[in-house]
Amino acid sequence: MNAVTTVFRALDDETRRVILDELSARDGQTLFEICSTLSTRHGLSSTRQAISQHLGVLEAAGLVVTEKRGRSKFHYFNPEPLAEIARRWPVGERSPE
Amino acid sequence: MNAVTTVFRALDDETRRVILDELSARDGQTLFEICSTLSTRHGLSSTRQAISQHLGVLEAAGLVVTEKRGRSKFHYFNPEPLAEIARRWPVGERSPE
DNA sequence: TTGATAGGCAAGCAGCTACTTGCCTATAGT
DNA sequence: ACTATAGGCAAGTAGCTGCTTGCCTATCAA
Repeated sequence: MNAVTTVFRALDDETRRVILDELSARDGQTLFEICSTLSTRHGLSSTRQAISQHLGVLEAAGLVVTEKRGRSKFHYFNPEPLAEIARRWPVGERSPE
Repeated sequence: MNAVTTVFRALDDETRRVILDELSARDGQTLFEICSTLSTRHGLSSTRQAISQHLGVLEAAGLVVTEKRGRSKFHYFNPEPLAEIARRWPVGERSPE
């Protein structure tokens, strides 16, 4: 599938946007940490599998990169795909170059 | 529905992104003009109704604003919703403020 | 080795999306 | 008035999404 499509499709879901917000606030969280922070700090009651699938979508879009150590998998926010979008439709207001 | 969601959902479709590209290149086109440029310059063979619905999605997201004169309706690209997104996840590299 | 922890895989289901089809309204020209 | 042009409305359908459910693998601690 088109790479740009995967980025926008990943971001069209509120839960996934909250996950990105969470990771950009506290990077390197594991799946269970994300599950817990989502329910306690954001009032989202999703199952672990649902969150795992959301993370998969974000990772496929390149918005999240992961690192596996032992039995844990750490998730990091990667803003690069957003930068490409910003370059495609520059937002006027102030010129980027 | 969430305003941010409508923006991303509008942009997760390649045809709609091409429409936006077209409008940002040549603003103020009518539905039939867009249909024709999409098929001749972008090789997309969508029906008029399909394009009309795509434009409806883009308009609902605020990415396209329209002006009706006579029996024609002119479409204009509005980058403002993209600016809001850029403000939500600033793209590092250079600080926006 | 046994049990607990961290996470993955895959099938199934409900709801949504994109597209088509057919018909309708409104404006413009003659 | 009649016809053509520009566009809208609505129903139906195929395919995709998000979520759940149930079970499986892998690592760590005792």
